[in-house]
Amino acid sequence: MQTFILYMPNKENNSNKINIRDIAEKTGLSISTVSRVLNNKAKEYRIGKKSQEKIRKVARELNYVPNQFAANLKSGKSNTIALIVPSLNNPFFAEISSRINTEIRKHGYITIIGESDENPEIEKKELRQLVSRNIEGLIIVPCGNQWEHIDEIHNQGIPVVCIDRYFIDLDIPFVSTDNYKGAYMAAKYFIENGHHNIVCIQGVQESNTNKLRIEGFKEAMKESGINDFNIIGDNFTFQNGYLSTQLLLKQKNRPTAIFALSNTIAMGCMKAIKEAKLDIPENISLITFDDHPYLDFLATPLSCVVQPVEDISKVAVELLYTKLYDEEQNTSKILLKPTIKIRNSVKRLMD
Amino acid sequence: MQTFILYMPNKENNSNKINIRDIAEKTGLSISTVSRVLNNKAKEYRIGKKSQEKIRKVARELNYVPNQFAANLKSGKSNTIALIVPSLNNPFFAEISSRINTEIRKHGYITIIGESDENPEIEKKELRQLVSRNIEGLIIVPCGNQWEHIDEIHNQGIPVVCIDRYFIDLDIPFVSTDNYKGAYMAAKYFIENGHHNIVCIQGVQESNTNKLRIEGFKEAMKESGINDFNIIGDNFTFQNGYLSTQLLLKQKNRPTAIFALSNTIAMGCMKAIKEAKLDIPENISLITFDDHPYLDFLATPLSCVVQPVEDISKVAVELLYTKLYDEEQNTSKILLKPTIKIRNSVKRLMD
DNA sequence: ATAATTTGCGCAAACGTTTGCATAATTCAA
DNA sequence: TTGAATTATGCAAACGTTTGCGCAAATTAT
Repeated sequence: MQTFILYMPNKENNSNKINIRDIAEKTGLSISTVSRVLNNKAKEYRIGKKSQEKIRKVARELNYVPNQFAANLKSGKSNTIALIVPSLNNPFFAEISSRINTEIRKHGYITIIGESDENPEIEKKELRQLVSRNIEGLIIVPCGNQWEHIDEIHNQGIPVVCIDRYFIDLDIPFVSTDNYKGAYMAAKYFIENGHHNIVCIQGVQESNTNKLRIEGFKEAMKESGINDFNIIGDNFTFQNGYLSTQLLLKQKNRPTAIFALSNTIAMGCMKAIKEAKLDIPENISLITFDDHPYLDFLATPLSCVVQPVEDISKVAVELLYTKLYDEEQNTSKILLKPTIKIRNSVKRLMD
Repeated sequence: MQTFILYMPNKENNSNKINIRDIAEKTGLSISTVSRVLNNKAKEYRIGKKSQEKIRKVARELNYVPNQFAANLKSGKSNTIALIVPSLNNPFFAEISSRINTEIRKHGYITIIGESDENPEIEKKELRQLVSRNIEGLIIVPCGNQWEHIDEIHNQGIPVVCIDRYFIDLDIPFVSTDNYKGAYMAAKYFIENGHHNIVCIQGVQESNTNKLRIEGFKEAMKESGINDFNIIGDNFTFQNGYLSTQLLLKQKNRPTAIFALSNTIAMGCMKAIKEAKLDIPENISLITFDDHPYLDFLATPLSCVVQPVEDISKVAVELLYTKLYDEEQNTSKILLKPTIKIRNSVKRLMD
């Protein structure tokens, strides 16, 4: 029985992806040489000028795109950084993500952004996913108080940087705003303007940023001899701001000022205040945490504590890179100074 | 000369990453078997129950995480979808990104988000980067009018879906809002409320969404016999809104209504109007394109054209997956209906 | 002319998977 | 009892790179 061997017509068109071998064949050089040239290791390995040019030319002509998966498998380098934030739908985290994303690309790396949706279980799942992609670094806004899975990454020798929220006891570097100071400044500002009856509407109590803000708030109160302040609420949501404020407004002894620990909370406050036919700052004063362009255009432009978002992002990436390159056991814990932006939502009381 | 062979002490601790071979050794089974079990191909390959259990148990104990790079290299599947948007710092795109990101993860894929910053060159660079990561699909909000690099991806057989902006002549599927209709509705609403002197402040003129909005606006005007309308501006920025409005307010024949083609433009308008000590809607009416929670809390709650962001995201992912799985040459071009949300920024004129 | 050095490059073994094709063991049929 | 069918598993070749080592040719030194 005779056997016919079938030749695949134009085999190289079989898969249109050009690889290093195709270039080697076209140039008559070896794949080693091609690899070295294309990785800019030509001088290191003393590849001749003409060979270099030939290789680069052919690579360009064939529109060669290296296969990162193969490269990573061999080299162990994934050129990938993971970023996990609670949600991109929150402008604060969206801005951070955007800045970190572009910053990281400058270094030739790529970012994979995961969202935890404030759910520790999702956070863990994301992290597993990302680890399987051999991430070389992790920047994370942890949600919740669970740190084991994050510490594990850290212990595997993968550089980790926490931003915004952090674990003070762990030796994982972080960069955040001095939340204590920010809240302190806001409270002081109220007091300087003659307010004594001040209420703070907080977010998630377990969150360490929330805790610190509360502490800063309390400290300012105590320093000024005000012992009769109030802290209510339990969530960084619109609902919480809305309901908490409704309750406040019904009180016999209505506060003269509200300190909302987030924009979402502040929006809830505004709605309740508006519905009660009251005015900011005439009837009640308001300061919020975090700035946003729209605050300028509100019925009453809102004064706020502003976090140095740009610096946080920059420093986070820098921190990551010193760990990545220098291998130094850098466990910097950095708190950046907030500022307070005065608009028009606090009334000056003179009694 | 005698040679001493040095044995590396506890070799398995050399790199703490557990791989499939470690599991094979511990279980006494082959790496093939381990691979198949861990990929849920056990029945297909008829792996015995006890072997399956043993493998899964050991994998769990050792905290095995598969190396996606190796898996992809072999299988050609990267489980990665690329998403390119102009900027995460724009709430509209941030929301889309967030939704697409979570939607895609439900399918076991991962998203890499790139930002073009409205710069076609950056867009191209991003795309190259992403292609080298063997992306299996691309969802993109193209910036600019260059489509060659996108079409090339498409021609390589990689499913591509455009969202928001698109190329009508290409056979690349897209999903967007019916921008024409949205603008038409807004204009009609002005007219129904007695406005005749209406100005539209547009964004980037080359952008096809901008073009369509302009057409819808014009159509409504013409239908109502208004031939004396005005279209100014050239950018989706605060500055553009601000400066354009300043000019408008200086005119002898001040318009009674402004249609801003984006939130950023609208914010600029508001600033100029406020500075001129004028009131919305008393002195001038305003409608903006795109909704946002904060619009409720502005000095005057802004009426707007709202795009079905959630549906856009969902449909985009669905489109991508039908192409990914069914291979059908699906080139759906989908326009979703916008709605108009009436707040309080348009005055009823009765003359 | 020979040895030493430098220059230019290729061989082949990884990296951790997946998978087509065996093969071995068991069960079943006749 | 023997062959066929079924069940359970392993071998080894890929996938596209990177890189240590080595070798030949060209150059320089002696």
